[in-house]
Amino acid sequence: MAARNKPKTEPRTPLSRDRVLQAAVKIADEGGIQALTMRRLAEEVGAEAMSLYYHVANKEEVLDGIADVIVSEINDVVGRIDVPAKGADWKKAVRQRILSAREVLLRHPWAPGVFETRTMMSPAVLRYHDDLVGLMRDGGFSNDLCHHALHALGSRALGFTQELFDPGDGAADEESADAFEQMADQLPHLVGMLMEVAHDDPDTTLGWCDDQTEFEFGLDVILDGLDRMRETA
Amino acid sequence: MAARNKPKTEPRTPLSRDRVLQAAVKIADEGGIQALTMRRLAEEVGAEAMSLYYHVANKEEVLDGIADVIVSEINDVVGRIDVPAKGADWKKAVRQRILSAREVLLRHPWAPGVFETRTMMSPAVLRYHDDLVGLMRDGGFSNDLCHHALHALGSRALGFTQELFDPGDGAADEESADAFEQMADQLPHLVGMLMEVAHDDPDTTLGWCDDQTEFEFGLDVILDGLDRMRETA
DNA sequence: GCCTCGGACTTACGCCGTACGATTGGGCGC
DNA sequence: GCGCCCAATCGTACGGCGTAAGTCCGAGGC
Repeated sequence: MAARNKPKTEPRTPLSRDRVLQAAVKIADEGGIQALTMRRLAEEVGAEAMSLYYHVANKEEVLDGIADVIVSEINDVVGRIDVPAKGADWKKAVRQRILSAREVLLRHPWAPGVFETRTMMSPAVLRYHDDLVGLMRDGGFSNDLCHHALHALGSRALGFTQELFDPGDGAADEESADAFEQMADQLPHLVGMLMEVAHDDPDTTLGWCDDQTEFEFGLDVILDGLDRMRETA
Repeated sequence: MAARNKPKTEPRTPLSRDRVLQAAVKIADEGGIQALTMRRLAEEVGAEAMSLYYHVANKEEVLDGIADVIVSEINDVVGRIDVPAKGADWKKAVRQRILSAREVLLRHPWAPGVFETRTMMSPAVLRYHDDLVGLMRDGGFSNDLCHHALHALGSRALGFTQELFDPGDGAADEESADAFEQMADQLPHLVGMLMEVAHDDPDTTLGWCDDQTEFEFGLDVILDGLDRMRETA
């Protein structure tokens, strides 16, 4: 045929999972999450849609991937914050971390929505929360209070509310126990906290917590705070 | 032909916007929001997909509609709560209202996700918040504090976070001013609050508020509350 | 030179929302 | 009774989606 492939031109930087995810973030940043389709993504990296599937299993994995990219970006940013003096000003440290996270999220407005649709917590999310717990423990929080605090901060900590997920999908017990052993050195604060919380309340079998209780805890923190402002106004 | 339409059988309760929306809620309740497609919806009401379009403009309108159905259900439930004694126990009243709303939302776990994708606030949502402001004003809140309070409650008030919307889509000024006049009798507390807040800070031209400030306000309420718990522990 | 096989591409399928036009059936003037 | 109208419904079709399955090409080992 006349228009045969040119023999040795077309350098064509090769695809890779990483290049795919970077392109996906770019598309979502520019056109919103609904602009991110496999065909559009292929176009962005200069390939055909089906070629993507060699590097990612399916679109869900792309979404998992870009969520992880953003949380990693957040971890990078908050990791550059100077380590706080231990002790009383935990609040300043946590505040700064959360506001920095928000700053990143404002650059990727689609991200919270994607977080909400992820079923599994990524290592990056766990790491972010582990750091947060570390700060609070240094500030004198009990493990129990840390736990409540994470729930109370909720959407404010990472720009999304978890709540309302299928409670039946947690990994089986012995399996997740193994995973915990392995994570313990990477996520010491988080694992320590969960172990203690789970120990205190054996009902919540590593899986999760009483959402109603946590919702009310967070609600009361806010209502009490508002009440105090009303009185001193 | 042999199998001609039977002359007078098939009673076939007629379609209506209302029947369509009820069916849509049922589908979402049973199979999640991703189960709600126009074809599935048509099947549920015993018609063809295209017949739906006589009663709703498009799928967006279906989503608007079912969001409104749920918020109306919430308004019904909280409306049945006995009117609170004016004065100091605003907190009990607000708390009960919010927990009741949550109860409804737990029966429709897909609803918060749909709320987040709606661009316009429905009358039902406005009504819900108007009532909330009314309770707080009776409890001694300034309009300004009410306003901060709504932001601080955020997702907890109706199970979703607004935040992060296109700031450029608010109705034009003279138009929304007219709308306000008309709403004033239906939503006295809310309109009063917004008028005062807008008056104090002319920058926010009826459109909206400084999200960063409101985010920090809510964050500090929580952090201060946690700090107090840490001290008294 | 041949073979293997990783990596990219092509085709095709079954969903989705919905534009457009045809069809139906019941109410109403005559 | 008859014809007409118009609201309500349906059939067909289009483009876009995610992706299963098969194909093609070129570099590296033998």
